[in-house]
Amino acid sequence: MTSQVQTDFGITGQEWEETLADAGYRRTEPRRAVVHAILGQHGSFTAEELADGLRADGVGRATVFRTVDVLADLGLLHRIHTGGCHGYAVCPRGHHHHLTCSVCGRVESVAGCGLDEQLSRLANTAGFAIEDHHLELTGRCAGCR
Amino acid sequence: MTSQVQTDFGITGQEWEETLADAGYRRTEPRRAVVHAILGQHGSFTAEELADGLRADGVGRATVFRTVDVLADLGLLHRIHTGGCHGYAVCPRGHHHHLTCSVCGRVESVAGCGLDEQLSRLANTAGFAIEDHHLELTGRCAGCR
DNA sequence: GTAGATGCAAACACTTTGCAAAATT
DNA sequence: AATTTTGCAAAGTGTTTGCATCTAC
Repeated sequence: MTSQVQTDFGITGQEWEETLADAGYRRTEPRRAVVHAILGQHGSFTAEELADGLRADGVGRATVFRTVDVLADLGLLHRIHTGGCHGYAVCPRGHHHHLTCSVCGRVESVAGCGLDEQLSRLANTAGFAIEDHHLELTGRCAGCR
Repeated sequence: MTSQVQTDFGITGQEWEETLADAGYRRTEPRRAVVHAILGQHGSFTAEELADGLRADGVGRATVFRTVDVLADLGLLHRIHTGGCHGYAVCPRGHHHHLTCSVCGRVESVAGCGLDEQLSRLANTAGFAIEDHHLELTGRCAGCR
């Protein structure tokens, strides 16, 4: 019997392996270990944390970083905002969001998003009470279109 | 004549200085230099970049990091997601967003946000053509309420 | 057998901290 | 004069890279 670790979303390790294989990556023991460790996580996590946990299993630090990177590229993981980020953008006062131009890198902002109500509805389906939201838009600015 | 650097949002360096002063911070030359450098930026930027640019002016690296941090705390700057972040979260397939519980740290996700249309409208006011959006919600999950 | 993947260690990049000197109030 | 702030240098984190070895295909 193969252990069937899966996430809260019901995705299994096997599906991950297949996705990796389909993308031309090999099925290796270390990668399997990384995937396994990730599926055992609940909240968000960092590559470092995973690496620390996998050191005992003989999986190298670099391998964890490389694997996590591949998984994120394949869309199996999202890189999320955890407060320790490096980028900053100038802010107008009040609630607003940033629009980053994918061509020139310019950042603009829009106020009055009017999404609160909609977001609350969205979150309700998961039983969540929203305290804050963070939205970042990417696209092409007026000048770069 | 005092130079009147300002952002695309029309915020002037003087306003920033006042905000700092109001919060009990002193008006110092290095801080002024940092603010000035920031207002000259267009896209997003990192503390490192600023520090590099200000080294020639004799502003220390640590000062830049400390100042940027203060500015972000005061809401004058946002810390934004620029791809070099440390956190990851498992992803279901398809378009979705993450809900991070501020109490237990658990990350859930909701699919079918249905925001595209609304976001396009929002971005239109700025002449932006949206390519992608990234939304992160913070709140209390069902179990932690 | 070949090309990709691994682990290690060293290099690298980014950020924070301790502290004496300097500047602001 | 009191206290904050600064710059420097050193320490601390987190991440990537080079390379010989190993492994999946």
